[in-house]
Amino acid sequence: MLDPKLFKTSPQIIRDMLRSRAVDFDLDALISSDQKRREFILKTEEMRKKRNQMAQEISQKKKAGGDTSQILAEMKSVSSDLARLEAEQQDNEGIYSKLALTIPNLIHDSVPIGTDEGANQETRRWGEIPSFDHAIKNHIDISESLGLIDLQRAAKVAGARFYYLKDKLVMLNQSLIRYGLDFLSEKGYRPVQPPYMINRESMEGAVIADDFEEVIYKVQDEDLYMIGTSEHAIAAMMSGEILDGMDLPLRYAGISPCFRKEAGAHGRDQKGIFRVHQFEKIEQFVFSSPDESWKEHERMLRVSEEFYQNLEIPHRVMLLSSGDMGKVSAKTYDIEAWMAGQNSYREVVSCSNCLDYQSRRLKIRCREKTNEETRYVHTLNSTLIATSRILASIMENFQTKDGHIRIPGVLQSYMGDQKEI
RNA sequence: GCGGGGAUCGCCUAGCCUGGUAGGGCGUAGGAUUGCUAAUCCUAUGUCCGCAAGGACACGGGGGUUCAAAUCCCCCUCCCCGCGCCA
Repeated sequence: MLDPKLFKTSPQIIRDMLRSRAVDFDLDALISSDQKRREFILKTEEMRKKRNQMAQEISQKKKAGGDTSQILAEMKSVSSDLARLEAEQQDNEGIYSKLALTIPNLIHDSVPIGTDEGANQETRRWGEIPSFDHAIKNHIDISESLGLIDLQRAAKVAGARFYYLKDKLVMLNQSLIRYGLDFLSEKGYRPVQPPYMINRESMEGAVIADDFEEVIYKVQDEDLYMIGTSEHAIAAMMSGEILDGMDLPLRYAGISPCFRKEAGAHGRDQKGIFRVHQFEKIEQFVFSSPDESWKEHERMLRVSEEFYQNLEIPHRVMLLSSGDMGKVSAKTYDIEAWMAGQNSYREVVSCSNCLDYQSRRLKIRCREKTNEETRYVHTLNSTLIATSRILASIMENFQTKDGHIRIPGVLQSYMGDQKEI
């Protein structure tokens, strides 16, 4: 949610943002419903004032033992007029809030303007692309020949884009998770394992309603939704609260499975475990003071970069263009890891500053002293590990001539000093 | 799942029976007083609209009764105690 003041004071900024994102949005309807909303507030408040005054009069007359029949009749009509006006107000409020909750976030000045990923900018690269003196296999061939993933039976049991992980790959997955949590703990993040299902109100704090259909699984007959990432549950964790500014930044290392419909992804990454309905993710999530969030954003990116360096996975950092960013983000970096089997860099990390967009929806504020004005906190999130993608990347980049997988050095101690699968 | 008790401003709490402007304490800020500090006293301290004056809203959420609801009625959520069931 944007600051409603902007609808009145700076519609041009919003118009520019919509054009930059190439998003179709009826801004005029939003502005006019916002205008009406303000008018309704003025009118109904005036009537309530009158009603309150009369109520007091009635109270006093009754105490004095006077006749109240006339003023009671008057009060009755004021109350019913007010009820009618309030109903109209509610209709407008419905229109307004639907629009206000779907308008995307503002865009930071440093974001390249463009309609799609073609306008993304490469920020930097790390690592040598591995060269092989044998035919390069993709992660599907490697894992199937080693019996580490069973896609066919997963399709039978759950459908496309599911998988059974098996044997040492299960252990490698757990090792990655454990290493990731240790890594973030050392950097001062508090590990959090959130609820994997959350209610609609909480989900709407982190996700725009339009995106529900494409991404989020709903639990039948319950007000519960499967989280698409721990970001959703961690953002909502502080909803309605006023945080002590002295405690900020609050840095969390979220760990949870992630459930995604991938409804718009027909045909893309159809095979393997690169794009799946379920995976585990370790997420950096930060509640920041509004003054520090840009610093915090760069910091989070560096943390994720360091992690991929430690794993010895070649990667590049991409600054996403206005058209390629998510709607809640004001600026997003992706880290793309090298995938030898695909001979390309592929997204494994998304690191975003959402400013006060989520915190306005969730009413998460902060202040340093109790008599200070409250301000909305800024929320930021960045992937550390999305397990299925990082597993695919390790399998492809660390494949050996005889079809095995070398284990990255930092994970070996977690694998009982095993060096190869 | 059953029975009982709860949810009020950042924190704690009064008011609910008997409907009529939500009061107090802590914390915090400013001021007064005072060698300094502490203590004491005064003022401010939820959200929204407004340049302001001012006003409205706010008692877990949603309905209802009423001229008027923190207060009465109904539904829901969560927390606590006891019982039941259970990995």
